[in-house]
Amino acid sequence: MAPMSGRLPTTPPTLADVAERAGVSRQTVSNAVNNPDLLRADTLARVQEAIAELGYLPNRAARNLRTRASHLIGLRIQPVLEGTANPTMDRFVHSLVEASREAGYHVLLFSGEPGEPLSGYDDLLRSTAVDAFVVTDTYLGNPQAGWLDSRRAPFVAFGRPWENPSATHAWVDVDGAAGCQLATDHLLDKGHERVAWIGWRKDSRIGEDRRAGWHRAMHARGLPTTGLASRVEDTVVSGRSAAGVLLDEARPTAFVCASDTLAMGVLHTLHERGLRAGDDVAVVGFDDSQVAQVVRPGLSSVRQPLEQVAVEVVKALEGLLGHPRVAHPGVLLTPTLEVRDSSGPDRR
Amino acid sequence: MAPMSGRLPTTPPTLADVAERAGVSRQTVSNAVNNPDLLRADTLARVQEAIAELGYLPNRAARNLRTRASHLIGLRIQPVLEGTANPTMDRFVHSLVEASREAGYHVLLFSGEPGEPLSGYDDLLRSTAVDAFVVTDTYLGNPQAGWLDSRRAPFVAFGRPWENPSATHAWVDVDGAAGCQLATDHLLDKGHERVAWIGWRKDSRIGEDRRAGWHRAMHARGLPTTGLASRVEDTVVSGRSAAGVLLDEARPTAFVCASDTLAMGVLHTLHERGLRAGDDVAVVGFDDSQVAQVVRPGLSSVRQPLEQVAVEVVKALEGLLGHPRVAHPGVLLTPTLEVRDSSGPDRR
DNA sequence: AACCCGTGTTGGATCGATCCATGCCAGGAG
DNA sequence: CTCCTGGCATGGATCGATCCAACACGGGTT
Repeated sequence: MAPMSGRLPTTPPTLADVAERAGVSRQTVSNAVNNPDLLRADTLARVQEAIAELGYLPNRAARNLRTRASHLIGLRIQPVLEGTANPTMDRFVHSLVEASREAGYHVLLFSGEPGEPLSGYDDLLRSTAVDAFVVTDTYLGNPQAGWLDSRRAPFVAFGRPWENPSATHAWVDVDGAAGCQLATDHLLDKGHERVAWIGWRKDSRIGEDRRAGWHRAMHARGLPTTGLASRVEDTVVSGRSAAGVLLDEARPTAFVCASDTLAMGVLHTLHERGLRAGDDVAVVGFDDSQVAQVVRPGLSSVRQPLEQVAVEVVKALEGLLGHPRVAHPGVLLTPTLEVRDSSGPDRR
Repeated sequence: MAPMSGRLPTTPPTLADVAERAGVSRQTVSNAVNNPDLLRADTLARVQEAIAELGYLPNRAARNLRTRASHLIGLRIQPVLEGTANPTMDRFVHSLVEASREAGYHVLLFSGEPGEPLSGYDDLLRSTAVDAFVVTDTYLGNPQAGWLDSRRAPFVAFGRPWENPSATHAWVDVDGAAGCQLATDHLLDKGHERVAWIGWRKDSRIGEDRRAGWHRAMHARGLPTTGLASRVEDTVVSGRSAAGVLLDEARPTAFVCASDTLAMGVLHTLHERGLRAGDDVAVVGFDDSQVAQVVRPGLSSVRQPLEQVAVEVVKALEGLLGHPRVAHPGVLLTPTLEVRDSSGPDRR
């Protein structure tokens, strides 16, 4: 039986189909798609017409095979932590998808074995499934960066190389210290003098960075900080008890917290003690979570510019994939402060 | 100049490399990977050893090209709505990634033009970038399902085909009515008799479905519902004012809400009026958002079994891609109730 | 000894887009 | 009139894994 010359309607048209229809060769069609300026104007128009008529789009797999590029960016996502207010990663994912789209990339999500920070990366890399990675969990001790570097795998980190300041890989981060300084200054400007800090345990570099911003702001005005700081786990109950201890022992009139989760704990304590958040004691959180936006009173919070982060990450990726030799410097962005009622009124 | 016979260390090994090393042909290696039982045990062991030594993994692009499958599932994500408590989609994404991984698939995220529900789908489909789609926003009038169906594109919907009950595509959904009935019964069991409903506008099929659960529970105990229901937009302020009106006019002792966002509005109103949530008036929300988990008092909420949804979705996808002829029935899952302090004590 | 058969193995063709070297042609210079 | 050159178009090879048809071989049968 002779093979069908026609094509089943379910099979998408190929480059050869377009070429036949336009009366040119395959390469001409390829040029029309990838290097339009190589073609004479009338030929280009003819080919483009054929492309439009057939609804042609290059087959991804074939293109990927030939060009050794997938136009996919791999992003490993963490399991959701219940009971915390932290939606940072999800907001970042959205922003990254958007920024990638504009650069012609798609985001491939993957997950790995919970305990194994490297699992998942290796397979995707060896099977050439993605062009590059975006690494987000650099605070966990960050084995990915070094490992990917040693494999010469292109990647950009959202997060500074805390452990290894001499690292040469591209990174983008948000200046947590500046954010907390902003928050603390905001409260000091309102007339507070005893502003307490509730942050994370000392082994968290991010936590120490944020704390430094609070510390810097207090010192800049010559205010004492001793006894006003607490470092706990990132849970609501930890924040609540830390706030209780601080209120008893240091009588602060305001709190700056390393996360909205901790700030919620503070709000709980204030409520228990009949203190009005905002009016009696001011509170500022970090991350501008949805919780901060809908709770009562509205929780002032430091907001990371994740949209900008995503744009910078993609910019770095493009540089990386386009000009692999060029070293990409780190980018540090400044967060903003979302002021809500928990900041309270001016006290002067 | 003679070409290098060796391979640069950065280039991953190919099937031919493995074959040479193991002293067999390429096809034998392919069989070792895809149909191991076709090989004699000792040959298989030899090939597997070579695979392990070289760290070989099949090139994705080449395999995709030949088999016409990408092992990617496309998922379009919506822009984040600020000011609401709704993390359902993000939780679902996590679950889907996890479930897909176990089935050998990865999730490709994409976004489209805000106003255009179909943008993005077409390109991915025509370029054969994904094997199938997961459609999530079926409540928006749902043009995707019909469109994808007409293109014979494999997809599974998270959400019932409300507009078109005779649709034949695969879908998975959560029984919102059952969830709200559960919530209402929970309150009725505690001794409440005047349980109010705050839901979404009438054109939301999901909202009407959830409302039906409340209505059913009330009727089952012969309790009146007139004057006890309100339908508003899904925002905190709408929930707050709706709660105010209901308290004034119908004197409910409990509220069931179509979302945690609305429930937060109710909590605001209670606080303003000096009523204690839980003790004076009970409140139950929907979605078990992070807000519900960290707010004070803890907000009881209906929780969708998104992990199960993802598993069922992937199961349906596997059926779809493996046996395209077999019609897949819809799957309806039952949510659970997370009881927290806003439910209040028993009243009997 | 000729034949059959099932188990495993082999080289070649294929998927579709892109790279490469060659070839064609019109127009300008000698 | 011939030669040369630049601008485009052309067929063939290539990326790497898989599908296909053919075949080598040892053991059992007539």
